[in-house]
Amino acid sequence: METSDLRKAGLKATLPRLKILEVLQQNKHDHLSAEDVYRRLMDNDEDIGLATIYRVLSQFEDAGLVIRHHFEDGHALFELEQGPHDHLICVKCGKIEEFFDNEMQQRQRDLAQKSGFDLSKHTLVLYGECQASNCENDTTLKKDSS
Amino acid sequence: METSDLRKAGLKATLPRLKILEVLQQNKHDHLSAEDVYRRLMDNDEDIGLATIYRVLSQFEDAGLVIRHHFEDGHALFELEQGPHDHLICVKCGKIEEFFDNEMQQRQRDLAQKSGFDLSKHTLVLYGECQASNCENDTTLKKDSS
DNA sequence: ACTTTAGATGCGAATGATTCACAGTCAAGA
DNA sequence: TCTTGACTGTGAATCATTCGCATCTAAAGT
Ligand SMILES: [Mn+2]
Ligand SMILES: [Mn+2]
Ligand SMILES: [Zn+2]
Ligand SMILES: [Zn+2]
Repeated sequence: METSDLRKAGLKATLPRLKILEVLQQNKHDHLSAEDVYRRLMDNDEDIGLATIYRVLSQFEDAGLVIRHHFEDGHALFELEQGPHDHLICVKCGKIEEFFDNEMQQRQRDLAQKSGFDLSKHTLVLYGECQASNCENDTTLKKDSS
Repeated sequence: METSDLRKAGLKATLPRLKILEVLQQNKHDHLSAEDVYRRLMDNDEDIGLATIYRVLSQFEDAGLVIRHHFEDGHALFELEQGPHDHLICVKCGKIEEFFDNEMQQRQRDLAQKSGFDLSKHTLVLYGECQASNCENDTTLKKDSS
């Protein structure tokens, strides 16, 4: 039970919060929308209001437990905080891959400093076509219809 | 007159499109929302519908004349295409600064390749506090109210 | 210049993600 | 167990962005 994680973050350990946290942990390297979280809970017969999901995700973000992203379409995607890393997104199938490059991080720090910025966070996303055999089979979103 | 720029992009050279393009050119290194563009046109007594602004900006984006960004708040900001560059954003005053670092770009290409991605574009944003004297005086958006 | 017509525009309505308001609940400390 | 401030579910409200459609207009003939 990670009731402690919540208390540590200054949040009451309520059932909705625990369930939401659980979903995020079960999808460690995914990037879920509030709706995604909502659906997974529904599928599990956990009746939690969508507004609560949004509220709790924001609280988790403030507490540093969760990271909020705004990739291409501007909609929010969330993931459990797991230390610094960046993303590669396939523009055809939507797959999101994670990576970490120390040299890159270092250079970012240098550049920020050179510009007189006290760096607090950063966002690097590389877009391109992946070479997965199941690419184009749509992993997440899709633009075209036909 | 940049009527030719539009024709070249396969777009009819209409008055609204020319006016919108003009606004973007007059704000070369800014990052404007559709509303921003709209207001500047209104201030200039150019009556162009907001829906048209959105449509035209999307067309410009498709034509490669304009870049669409989704920084922190998920809302769209546009800027004239001016070649690859990245952004530094002050989390206190909202100022957006641009920079270009060749070594960084190179490393991004390498990383994408290493992951088997055919890189098509990328997004790097560094967030931090700037050291401008007029910082905190709010350049654009603001979170707190008080 | 005049006509034609595929595209463009402007307006208001519709959408969809996210947030609000508020009445009812519940966690946690006394 | 009692108390109470924090939390939740519901539905309404927001707000950026997109649609639908009747009305224009650029640009390619004639
Ligand atoms: Mn991630
Ligand atoms: Mn820029
Ligand atoms: Zn792919
Ligand atoms: Zn600043």
